[in-house]
Amino acid sequence: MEFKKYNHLKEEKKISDFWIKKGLFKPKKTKVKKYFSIVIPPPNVTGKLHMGHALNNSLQDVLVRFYRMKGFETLWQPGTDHAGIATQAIVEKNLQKKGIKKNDLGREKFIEEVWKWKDDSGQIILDQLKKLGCSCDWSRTRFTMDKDLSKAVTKVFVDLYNHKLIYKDKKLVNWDTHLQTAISDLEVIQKDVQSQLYYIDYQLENSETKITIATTRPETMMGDTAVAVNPKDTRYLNLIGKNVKIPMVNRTVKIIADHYADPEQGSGAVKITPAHDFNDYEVGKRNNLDIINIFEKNGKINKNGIKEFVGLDRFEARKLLTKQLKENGNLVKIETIKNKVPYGDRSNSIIEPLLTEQWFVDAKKLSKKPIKIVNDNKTSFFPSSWTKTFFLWMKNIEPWCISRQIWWGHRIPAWYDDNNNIFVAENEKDALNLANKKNKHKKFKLKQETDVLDTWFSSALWPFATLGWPIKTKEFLKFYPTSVLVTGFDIIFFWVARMLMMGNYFNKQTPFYKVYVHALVRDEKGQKMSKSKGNVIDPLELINEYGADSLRFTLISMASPGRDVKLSRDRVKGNRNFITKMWSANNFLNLNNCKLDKKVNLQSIKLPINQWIFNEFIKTQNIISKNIQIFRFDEAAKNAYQFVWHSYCDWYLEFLKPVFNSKNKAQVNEAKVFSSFMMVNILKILHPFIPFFTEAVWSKNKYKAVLKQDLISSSWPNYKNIKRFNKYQNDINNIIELISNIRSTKAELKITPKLFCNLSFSEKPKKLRKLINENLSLIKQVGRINGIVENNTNDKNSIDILVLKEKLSLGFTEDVDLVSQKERILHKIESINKQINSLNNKLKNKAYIKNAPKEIVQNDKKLVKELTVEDGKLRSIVSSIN
RNA sequence: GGGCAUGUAGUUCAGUGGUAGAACGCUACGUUGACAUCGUAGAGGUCAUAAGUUCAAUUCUUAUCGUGCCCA
Repeated sequence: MEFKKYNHLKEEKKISDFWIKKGLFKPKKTKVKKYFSIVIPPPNVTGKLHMGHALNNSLQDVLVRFYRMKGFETLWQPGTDHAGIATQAIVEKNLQKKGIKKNDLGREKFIEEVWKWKDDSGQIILDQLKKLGCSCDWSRTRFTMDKDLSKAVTKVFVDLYNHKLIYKDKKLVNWDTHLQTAISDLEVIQKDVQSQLYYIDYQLENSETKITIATTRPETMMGDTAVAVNPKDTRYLNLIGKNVKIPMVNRTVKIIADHYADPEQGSGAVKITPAHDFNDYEVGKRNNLDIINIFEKNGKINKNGIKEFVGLDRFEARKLLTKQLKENGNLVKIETIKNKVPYGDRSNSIIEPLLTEQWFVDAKKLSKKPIKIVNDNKTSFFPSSWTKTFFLWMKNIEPWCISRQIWWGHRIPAWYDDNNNIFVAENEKDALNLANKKNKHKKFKLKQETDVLDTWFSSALWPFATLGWPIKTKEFLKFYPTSVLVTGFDIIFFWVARMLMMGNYFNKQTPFYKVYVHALVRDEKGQKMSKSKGNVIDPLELINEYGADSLRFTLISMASPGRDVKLSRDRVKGNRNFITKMWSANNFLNLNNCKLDKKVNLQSIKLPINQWIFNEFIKTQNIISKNIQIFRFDEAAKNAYQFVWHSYCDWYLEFLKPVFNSKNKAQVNEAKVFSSFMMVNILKILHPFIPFFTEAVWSKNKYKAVLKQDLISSSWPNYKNIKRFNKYQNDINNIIELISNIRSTKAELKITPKLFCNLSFSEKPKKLRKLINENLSLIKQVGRINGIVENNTNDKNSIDILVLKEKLSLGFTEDVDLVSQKERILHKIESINKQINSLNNKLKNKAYIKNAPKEIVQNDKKLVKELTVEDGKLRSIVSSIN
C-alpha cells in the first residue's frame, strides 16, 4: 500500500471550504452556558495580510478553537474598518488614472465610487485570513460603514454631544497639508532629522541694540507676535518689555518674559508664533498675544504674509526669506542640528500646526472610568507591564480631534442654520425640529457638517456595535463583554484605550476582560520588516510553500511574552518537518491496520507502553490546557511538539513494533486500538495550532464514522483524574534509559548500531534484571539485543556499563576497542567526583545544615551516597579493562 | 532628559533561590519494513559586569555597561 505525501495546498483549500460550508465557525449552543468571544482587531479594508496580522490572528484562532473544544459557546467576530484617509486616497488615485478628479465628481458620486471599490477589493484581507485558517464566524462579518454600525456611531456622537463630551472648538491642530485634513496627535510621528538652526537678529525699536533669536523655521517670522526670553536669563533682563522689529516683516512685537524660553537653547531668545507651534500657542495664551495665521490649508503663504511671498509654498518661502535675510545682514549664522519634526503617518508629509475649527472628544473625562477599570483589574493586560504604558498615556490624555476634512467616513450628524447655530441630532428631521425651536418662526436653511469622523471613532465601538448595540440582541447579551482582546502594542492608545472609553461609557461592563498584547514580527536579524529594506516576508508566500499550519505553528511557538518574534524561513521549514513527521507516523498506524474502536475501555488497557504513553499524554494535555489559558502559547506549542515527536513517535511507535510482530492477539489488538485512540487525542490537542492538518488526518482516518463529529467540533480531551496509568511510568522510563545507554556505548566503541549484542549480569539479580526479563521482547527489538547470556564477563568482546546504578555487561560478536570506552568512563568518574566534592563541602558547612530545609540536606546526603556507589562501580569497570 | 523592556549554548529563545533546558544549526555514524522533510549518538554555557542580601544567587536588590521601544 502506498501513501502519498501530505499536500497542504490541496488539503487546506478543501478543509477550509468544508468548515465554512458546514457553518462550523458559528457559535454553537452548549448545555453549560459558558461563553467565549473575541472581536477581531478590524484590519483596514485596504489592507493585505502581513506577518503582524498572521501572528495576531493565529493567536486568536488558538484561543477560539481551544475554547470551542472546551465546550464554550464561542464567537469570533470578524470584519474590517473603512480606513477613511487610506481608502479615499486609493480611490482618488484610481480615478486620477482615468483622468477623473474627485472634486469634479462631487461628494455623492465619489462615495459611490468608494463603495464600488470596497465591493470589488475590500474582501482581500478577509479571504487571506481564511487561508490562514481563522475560524471567525464569517456570516457575521461587519464593516464600520455598514448601516447598523453607522447608526451606532451617530447615536454615540449625539449622546456624547448632549452630555458635553463632544464639542466644537477652534484650536491649534495637527494639519496635514498634503491630505488637507486635521489628524489626531496619535497619527503624527516625530522623526529625528537633521535641521538648520538659523540665528537671526531682531532690531530693538529706537535703538541700535539687537537681539538674536534662533529658529528652525524662519518663514514663520511672518506670524511672530512676540519674542520671549527666560525671566531668569540675566543677559536679557533689561530688554523685557521693549519692542523689536521683525526683519523683512517690519511688524513691531514685544519682548516678553516666559519660562518657555530656554537659556541653554540657541541664543536663549525665541520668537513666538502662536498660530504655528503648539508651545508658542501656549505662550500666546499665557501672555495674551495676537495669533496670526500665515498659511493656507495647502501650506502656502496666505495674505497675512509678506506680499511677495503670498502663494509660495512654506519650504520655498523659507529659502527665499533666508536669502533675503542674509542679503540684509540679519542672518547671523546657520547651525546644523538634530531635532524632531512631525510627520503624518499616512501622507508622510510634514505636519503643520494650524488654527482651525474642529470637533473634539473630551477624552480626559472619558478616561476616568477606564483608568478605574484597569486599576481594579476588571480589564487586565498581559504581559502586565503594558498596564503602565496604558496609564501613562491615559493619565496625560489630551482632547481627541475627531473631525476629518475628507469625504469617506461617517459624516458628522451636526447641522448649521444661517447663523451657524449648531444642531446635533440622529437625523436631519430631528435637527430641523431643534432648529425650528431655536429659530421660532424665522426662515432659515439647514446645512449638514461636511466633516467626517476619525476612523478610530467608529472602531472604538467595535466590541459592542458589531454585536448589534444599541439593540440588546441575543449576541450582545451572550458575548459582551468579550473574553479577550488580542492586539499589538502599537495600537494600545489608538484602539484599546478608546474602546475602553466608549465601552465603559455606554455599557455597564467593560468591553473585554483581558488584553493580550503581542509583539512585532521582525526578520531573522531582528530588523523591522519594511518594504524599503526589502526584508519583508510575505505570509502568503510562506503559506503556499510550507502550508498555513507550518506558518501558524512557527508564529505561535515563537510568541513569547514581551519579546519580538524573529521569524526566519528555516523556522517555518522546521515546523513543516514536524507536520510531515506526524503524517508519516499516521501512515505507520494505517500500515498496521490500526483502527479506532468506539469503545476504548481505558480500564482494560494492560500493555505497559500503552499506559505509559497515556500517562504522558495526560500530563501533556493538562499542561497545554493550562498554558493556553495563561496565554503561554509558545510553551503550549512546545509541549505538544515535544510530546508528539519525542514521546509518541520516537519511543511509543518504536515500542509498538515488537508488539505488532508478536503472536499475542490480545496484545496486538489492544495496541492497534490504543495507538489510534492516542492519535485521536493528539489530533485534538494539536488542532488549535495546526487546524488544517489535524482535520485532514481526522478525515483521512475516517474518525468521523466512529466518533460522529468533525475534529473542530470535538471536545478537548480531559482525563484529569486518571491516576492508575502512572503505574509503569518508571519502568518504561528506565527501559528508555537502558536502551539509550546501550546505543551510546555502541557509538563510543564505534560498533555499528545495527549489530546485536548479548546482555549478562555480573552482579546478583536486582531491579534491572527483573525489568529486562519482564520486558524482554521490547528491549530485544528496540535495543537490538540477542538475549540474556549467563557468565560472559571477562570476555574480550564484552564491556560493562552502569544502568540504574547496576552493572550490566554487553557482549559483542566482534572484537571491540576498549580504549575509548575507558577514557569515557574516566571522564565520567572525574565529573562524579567533582560533584561529590562539592556536595561534601556543602555538607561540611554548619550554617548550611542549620538553615537549609531538611529535604534539601537529606537529598544531598543521599546523592553523595549514590554517587559514591556509582563511582566505585565505574572504577571497578575501568580496572577490568586492560 | 523621563519611562518601559531586555542581556542564558553558534542562532532564536524557555526556565529556576538548591546539579542549567528546548528548537534550529553544527559534528560523526547510519537507508534497520512509518518517516533522509528521517534516525542514532555527540560537541557546545563563568547564565553581560560588579557589589549586596542569603547557608546557598543564573534566579532577589542596587549600580554599571550593551541593546530595543515609547514619551518629551
